[in-house]
Amino acid sequence: MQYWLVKTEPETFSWETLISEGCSHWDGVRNYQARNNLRAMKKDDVLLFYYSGKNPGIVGLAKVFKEHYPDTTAKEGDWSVVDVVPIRKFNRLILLQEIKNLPELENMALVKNTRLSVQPVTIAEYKIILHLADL
DNA sequence: GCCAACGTTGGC
DNA sequence: GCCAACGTTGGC
Repeated sequence: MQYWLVKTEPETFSWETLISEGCSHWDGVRNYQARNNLRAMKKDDVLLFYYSGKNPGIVGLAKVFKEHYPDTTAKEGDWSVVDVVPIRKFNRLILLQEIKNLPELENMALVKNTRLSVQPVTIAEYKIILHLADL
């Protein structure tokens, strides 16, 4: 079981969209590192669902329902998608600022590699995030 | 809207 | 293979 963080802009794809669809394609990834992370995902891996843009932070938890397969939205190139389903929304948004304020989380890719849209999360980091979410 | 960080492209 | 130019992401 692995943990990941996936970024989305709420105007483009929101938590509410995921809820209404029930199961969504995580498509449109056009960065090799992010794609390789998508391909490393296994069924039931847990995803931290992150909003970038205005008021950036972690919204809730989702998981991998179907492992990677080709991204048909790509006109060219070798890209992949996974299918994801929601687990639960946090009671509050865990702000990027809070994460940055915690020394234990200073090595998160979210902080160190800010532009990576699909990134691994360690178990230790995951537990701290859950704690922040009062779970 | 600005800018830093990073990735990609293309000339040499 | 190097590097300048350019494009994109994403925080502020």
